[in-house]
Amino acid sequence: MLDERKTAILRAVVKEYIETAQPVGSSHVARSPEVRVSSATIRNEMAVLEQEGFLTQPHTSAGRIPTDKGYRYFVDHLTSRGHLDAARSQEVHEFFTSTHRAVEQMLSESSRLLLRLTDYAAIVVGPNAETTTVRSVQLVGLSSRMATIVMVLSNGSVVNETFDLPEDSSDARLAGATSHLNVHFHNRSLASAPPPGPSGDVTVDDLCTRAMSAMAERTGEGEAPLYVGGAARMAQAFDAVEVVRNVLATLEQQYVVVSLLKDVLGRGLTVAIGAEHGVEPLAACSVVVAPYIVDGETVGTVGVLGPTRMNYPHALAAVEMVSEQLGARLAEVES
Amino acid sequence: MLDERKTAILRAVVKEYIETAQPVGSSHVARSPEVRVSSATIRNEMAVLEQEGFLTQPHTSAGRIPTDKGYRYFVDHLTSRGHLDAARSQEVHEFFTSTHRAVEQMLSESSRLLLRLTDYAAIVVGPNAETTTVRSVQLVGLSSRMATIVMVLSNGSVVNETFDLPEDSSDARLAGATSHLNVHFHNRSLASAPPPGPSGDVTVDDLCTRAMSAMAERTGEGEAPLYVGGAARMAQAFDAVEVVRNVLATLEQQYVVVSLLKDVLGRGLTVAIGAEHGVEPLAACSVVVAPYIVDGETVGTVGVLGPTRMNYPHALAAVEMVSEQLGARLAEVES
DNA sequence: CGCTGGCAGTCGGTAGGATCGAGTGCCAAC
DNA sequence: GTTGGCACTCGATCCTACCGACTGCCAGCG
Repeated sequence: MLDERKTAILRAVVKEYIETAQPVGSSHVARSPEVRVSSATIRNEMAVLEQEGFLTQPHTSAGRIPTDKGYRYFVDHLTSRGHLDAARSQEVHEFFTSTHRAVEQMLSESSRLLLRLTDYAAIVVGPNAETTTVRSVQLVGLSSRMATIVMVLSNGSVVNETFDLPEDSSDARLAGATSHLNVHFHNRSLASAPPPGPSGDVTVDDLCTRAMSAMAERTGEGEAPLYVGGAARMAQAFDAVEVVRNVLATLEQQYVVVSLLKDVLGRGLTVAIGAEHGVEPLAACSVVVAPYIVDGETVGTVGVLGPTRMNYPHALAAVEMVSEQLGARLAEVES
Repeated sequence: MLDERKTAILRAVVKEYIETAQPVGSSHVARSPEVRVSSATIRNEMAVLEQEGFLTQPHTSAGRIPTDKGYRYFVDHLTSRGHLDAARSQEVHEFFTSTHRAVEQMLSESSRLLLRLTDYAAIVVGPNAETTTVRSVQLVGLSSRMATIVMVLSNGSVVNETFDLPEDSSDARLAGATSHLNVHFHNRSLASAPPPGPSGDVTVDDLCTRAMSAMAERTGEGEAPLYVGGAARMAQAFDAVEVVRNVLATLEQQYVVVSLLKDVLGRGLTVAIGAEHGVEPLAACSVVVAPYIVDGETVGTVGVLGPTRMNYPHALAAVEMVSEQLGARLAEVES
C-alpha cells in the first residue's frame, strides 16, 4: 500500500510522536537513521502521506502527527515484535510463580501488574459463566429470614448471592436443596444448565428457585467480573482536562468497558485505535487486548487502554505476556 | 473562642469559598445577609481572623480563603445540620429498600450511591474479620492438586482462597477436614478463634493447616475489603494537575486509605481537614467518615474524600444517612 | 469608642503587540 | 528523482500597559 520509503517515514513519525507528544517536522525525521534522504524529500513524502490520510497537521506550519489510520498502518506493519526488557520480563515471571491466592485476587493483582508494566490503564475481565463448570453449591442460612448461595466454579472462582428465605424453610430443607442443586449442577456449566427439576418437596423447590434467581443477576449478560487498575496513571498522558474526565468517567462504567473489550476481540482485533472501537468518549484512546486461554478455551480478556499515541509494540508485548502466563497459571488450577 | 461577628464572617467566607472556589473579599461578605456591617469593618475583622490563623491570603490585594483551622472552626460550629434534599433522600431510601444482592455487591453499590450523592470520592470499608462469626466452612477440590476454602460469615460475606493439596488427600479427607473445621469454627469469630486442634488424621490436619494459612493472608491486619468510587469525579475539583495525580495515585493504594479512615475514626473524629489526617499527598483533601453499626458493634466505615473546600454539611449528612441505612440493612441479614 | 466611607496602593490577570523560530511549500539546480 | 535554498505562515513566548478587585489606613461620624 505504501512504498518502503513512505513506510519508513511514517514509522519514524509515529515513533517520534509517541515519545515526545510533539508534532514532528521533516528535519527530525531526516535525523532518523532509517531514512537516508534529505528533509526536502521527506517534506514531499509527508505531504503525500497527509493527502492519503496517514498524517495530519494540527495547523499550517507545524509538524505532522499520525492519524488513527497512520497508527493503524504502523501496527499492521510492525517490523519487530516488541520485547519487554529483562527487568520487566523478570517481574512477570516472579509474579506468576509466587502468587498463590484466590482467583479473584490473582486477577485483581494481574491488572496491577499490567499497570506497572505499561503505565496505562490495565483491564482484566474475569472468566465468564459459560466456560466454567460448577464444582460445588452450598446454601447457608444467615438468619431466620435470609440465606446465601455459594458456588465454587471449576476455575476456582466463587460466586455468591443472598436471598430471602420462605416461611417454612428449615436447616434440613436448606441441606436438601443444597444436595439437590449439587446433584443437578455437578460438572455442568452454570450458564448452560437447565433450571433444576422438581425434588419432591415444594419448599425445597422454592428454595432452589429463589437461590437461582438471585444467582441469575450475577451471571447475566455482560456481568463478567472486571478489574481495572491505574486509570489515574494513564490519565496524565492527556492534557485536556475535559478528555481526562470523560475517560475516567467511562472507565468507571464497567459494562461499557467489558463490552468494548468483547467487541474488539470479537472482531478479531488485538488493537483498536482511537475511533475504531466506537466508544465515543474514548475516541482519544487506543486499546490493546488479548484473550487468555485455558484448555483451548478463551475464558477471559486482558488489555490495556492508553492514549492513541501509546507505545504499541511495548503494550502488545506486555499484554501478550500477561495473558499467556495468566492462562497457564489458571490452567494449573483445573488440572 | 471567636465572638459572634467574627464567627459569622468566617462562616460567610467559608460558604462563599466552597461555592465559588475564589478568594472572597470583604465586599462579598458584606453582601451576605448574616452580616450587617460595612465592608470596612469586615476588613478589620478579617485582618484579625488572618492573624489568628483562620484565614489566609493567596497574595496581597486578593480576597481571603479559609485555612484548615478556619474549616475546622466552621465544622465545629455548624449552626444547622446539613440536610439532603428530598430527591437525594428519596434515592437513598429507594436504594436500600430495593437492593437485594450479596453483601459485597451492596457495599460496592453503596460507594457508588455515596458518590452520586456528594460528587466526591466515596469510600466504603467492609466488615472486618473480628466482628463476624463463621457460619459455614467448605473445602472444595478443584483438581488433583488444588482446592479452595470458602467461608460464609454471619454478615453474609464470603471469603475464599485457594491452596495446594498434599499428595495423599482424597475427597473423603476433604470432607473430613470440612466437617472438622465446621465444628471448630461454629459461630466463632474467624480472627479470634484458635487454630483447630488435631482431628486424629494427620492428612486432615495438614489440609486444615494449609487452608487456614491461605486464609490468613486475607484476614491479616488491615485487609478489610475496600470499595472506592468516583475518584475521577472528585479529581476535577482540583486544578493543579500535580495534585490530581498524587491524590488519584494515593487512592489506589488500598491500605493507605483503609488505615487513614481507621485512624481518623480512632481519634474520635468524623471530619479530618487537610493536613489533620497526616497523609501527606492528600494534604489538599478532607475526609468525612462515619462508622456503620450492626447490633451495637462498629463493623465498618463509610466516608467521602474531597477537596478541603468541600461542602461539609452536605457531606456529613450524606455520610451519616448512608452509614445508618447500611447498618440497618446489614442488621437485617443477621436477624 | 466602634463603625463607616473614602482613598491611595498593591498585584494578579488579561489584552495587545512585537518577536522568534520551527516548519512548510515551492522552485531552480544538480 | 533528489536536494538546498528561500519566502512565508503561524503558534508560542515575552513584554508592556492597563484594569479591577482587593487591602490597609485614616479621618470623621454617631
